[in-house]
Amino acid sequence: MDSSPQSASNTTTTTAAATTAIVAAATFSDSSPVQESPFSNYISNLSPIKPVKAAHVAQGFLGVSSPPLVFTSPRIIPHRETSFFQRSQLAQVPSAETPENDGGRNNLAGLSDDIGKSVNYSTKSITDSHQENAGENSARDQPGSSSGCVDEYLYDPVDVDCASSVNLVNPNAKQSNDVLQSSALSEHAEQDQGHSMFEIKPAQVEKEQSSNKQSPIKCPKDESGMTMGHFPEKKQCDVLESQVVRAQEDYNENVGASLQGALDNIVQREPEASHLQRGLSRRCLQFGETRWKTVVNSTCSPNLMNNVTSSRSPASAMELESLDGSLVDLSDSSSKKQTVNLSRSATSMFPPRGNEKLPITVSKPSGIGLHLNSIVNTSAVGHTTATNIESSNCSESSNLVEKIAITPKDRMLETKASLPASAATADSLHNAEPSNMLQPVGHQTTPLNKRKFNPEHGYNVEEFGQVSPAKKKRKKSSSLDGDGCKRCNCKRTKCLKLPEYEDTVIETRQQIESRNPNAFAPKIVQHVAEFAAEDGNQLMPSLARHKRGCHCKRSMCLKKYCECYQANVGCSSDCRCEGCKNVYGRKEEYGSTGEIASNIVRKQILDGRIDDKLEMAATNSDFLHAELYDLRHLTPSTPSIQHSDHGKDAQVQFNSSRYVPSPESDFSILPSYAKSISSPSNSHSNNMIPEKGEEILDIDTCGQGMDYNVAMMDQFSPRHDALVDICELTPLQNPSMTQTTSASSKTRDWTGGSRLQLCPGSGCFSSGRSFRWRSSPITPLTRLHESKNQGHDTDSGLYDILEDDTPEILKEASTPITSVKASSPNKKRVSPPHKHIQGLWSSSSGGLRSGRKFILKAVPSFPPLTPCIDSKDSRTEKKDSNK
DNA sequence: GAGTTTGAAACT
DNA sequence: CAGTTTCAAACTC
Repeated sequence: MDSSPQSASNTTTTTAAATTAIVAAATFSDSSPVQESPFSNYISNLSPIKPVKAAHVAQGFLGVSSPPLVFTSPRIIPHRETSFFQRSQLAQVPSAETPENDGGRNNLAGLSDDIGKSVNYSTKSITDSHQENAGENSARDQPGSSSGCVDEYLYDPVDVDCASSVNLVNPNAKQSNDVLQSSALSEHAEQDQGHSMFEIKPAQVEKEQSSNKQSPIKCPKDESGMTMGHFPEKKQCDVLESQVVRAQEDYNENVGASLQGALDNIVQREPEASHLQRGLSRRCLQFGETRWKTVVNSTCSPNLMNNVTSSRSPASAMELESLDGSLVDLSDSSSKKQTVNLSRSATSMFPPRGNEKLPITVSKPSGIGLHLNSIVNTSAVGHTTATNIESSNCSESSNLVEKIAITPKDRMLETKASLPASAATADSLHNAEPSNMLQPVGHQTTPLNKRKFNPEHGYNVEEFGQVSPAKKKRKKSSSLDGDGCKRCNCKRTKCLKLPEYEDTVIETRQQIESRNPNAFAPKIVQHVAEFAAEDGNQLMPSLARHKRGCHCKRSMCLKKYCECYQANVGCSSDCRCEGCKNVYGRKEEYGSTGEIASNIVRKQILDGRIDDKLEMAATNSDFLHAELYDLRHLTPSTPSIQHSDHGKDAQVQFNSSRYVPSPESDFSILPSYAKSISSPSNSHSNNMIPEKGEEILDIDTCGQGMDYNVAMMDQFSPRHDALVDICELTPLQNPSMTQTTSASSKTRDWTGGSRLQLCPGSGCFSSGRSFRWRSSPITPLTRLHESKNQGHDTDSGLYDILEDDTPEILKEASTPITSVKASSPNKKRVSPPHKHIQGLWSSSSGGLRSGRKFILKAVPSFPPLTPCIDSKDSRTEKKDSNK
């Protein structure tokens, strides 16, 4: 055909490489896959240059009836690898599909790349090949039909890889081709096994390939899974897959010049991803798919899904695990986020295409180990896709998810400790900004929460995020199997956690529950009611307590032997412990403090001075600051209430106020304002907390915290105003909240009154409050719920919302808002701290911010679930209920 | 990793 | 309800 000059972009190197590749390709039998891509065809049509070789190679393309391939791997150029990588990364056409996936972006990039480069390549290489191999290949090189092009395109990667590595090595083009095909198949298979996000798809792809394809594509990897030495790991396969996707898309004639431009832009934007990035991208893709599954279903073509799946190289166990964690990672990493966005945009750009041939059935990653978690999840009703996926993963991911839902901090810690393999994930978590984390987490949270009640998880305190990170670490190290599922070593007790009993776990649990619905209820219960004000408007700090209390004799409730301590909750009257020194709250303190608090609240109510007090509290700039701070640090993924690092005395003491702080709350409150500010999400902050505890904390809160607050205030100019503003912004404006605030501040007295007093008017109070509000969705919610039930409708409403399927994000956001409101004394309107908040959130928790906004609009007030009850009465009831 | 400590759970 | 035993986790070395 026309060997007209190639586009300027084509470089001589490309030509040379193409030539070489072509030579090899020339030797290919008819079955050899054509290297040309649909784009090339498209381009060829547009451009004066036309494919020289007829489509002699007919390789089946996924979902696309592929006409015989016209071009023998003209583009197979070792040099091309660069482009390849790009493709490989970008390779998967976002075809309409999962925008979330990097693949989408990659695909876009790939498309653009294809358009830009591949065209050149193909045309040029074709030309070259034509020139060189005019005789032999000319017939083949005929401009192939789009399908043919597609096929080629699909195979391009393979071709490239194979050509570059195999073909070059192997003079026998046919063999190389076969190898490529086989490798591709094998890879798909591997992918299927390994990943399983889209198990079906890969298989389908294979099917299609096999059916359509004249020559099966095989990656360098052979059936045995051996990879060609030359090929970068799995990239070849990935490239193939991606190319296939691209080819499909290309085949879809939808891609127009405008698209190309857009694609080009995307491509440009797309930075060259390293392997790691790629892996992340893939993970993200899968993850994204899970999250956006719905979207994908509606809009995305199955191909994309397949692509995503297929694109994923066979994952090693490590990868799988990381993949499991990918959810988190995905959400976390900003880069990932960008990718997602890109993919989304890409998706939007690419309407669903006709490739739907490939039915996409998103199934749980089958490859991922099925464990109790997964089982439970399975049994669980109404899990979101993401949840299912996660649960199915049952590995760290599952655990992570749960823990994440529980406490961001825990999550972080846990991630670090337990997921060395997925260091990236962990890192992302840590580094990830709350916002990022929020979304994914949030999505997952709800389901996770449900999971919490799973027999296995629900039963354990850990599930509530109450387990200290250290414990988690320990457990992971000792109790978690490779999959990350909790596994105890109870070999003599027939522990249901043992995987061996998976089959029986459900049944057993059901049976048990049938007898005792509360059998698997969490051990830690919120005793908020105890302190709840009669009017119910005031939310006393909910106190998490162990249902049955501990019986510690020697540990003085200072070690994990103590369940209360382990759960980061104070001991209550229910405890029979001796010499209780529980930093979270001593047994002795429990009753007295509760009564005191309740009395105070009552008095306030009676006096009707709640508001005044609130104002006073608000007046305290520190207090306000603290509030603000808290808001900022509101963990997107609601932290587990009680989560604290055991062994961190500081936390403990801090908690001594009995407010179980969420990990993040720790941040906000902890001394570490400064610290936390810089890295609010820094998991280390908790760890860093000085063990000395209260004193330090108090000091910090009063001192550093003050300073910090001041600084903050600067940004938020009138401090109060800022708070007020926030409050107003908050959809849940509960007068009660304000009351609550005051109440809480006073309530603190009972808990850690001394400390609070240390910093009178300082953020100490706020901190306490923040704890409560920030408390993990689970516990905190519970608290809120309880207290609110007695109290305000709005509160209860909020609680309900939170408790409901409301995404974590919302919950979280709501929580902070609430707290804010509570803090605002007069509801003065002040210049919004947007700037500051945004800055913080944008950097660390954009999602949260968004979530908050969302909440504002969406959260309605709800009627109290339970009538207001006298604090004492409620208390009694609670105890009973707990017991 | 082995041994000790501890407290929950089960049982009496 | 109290006491005892069993068990596994937590802890120490």
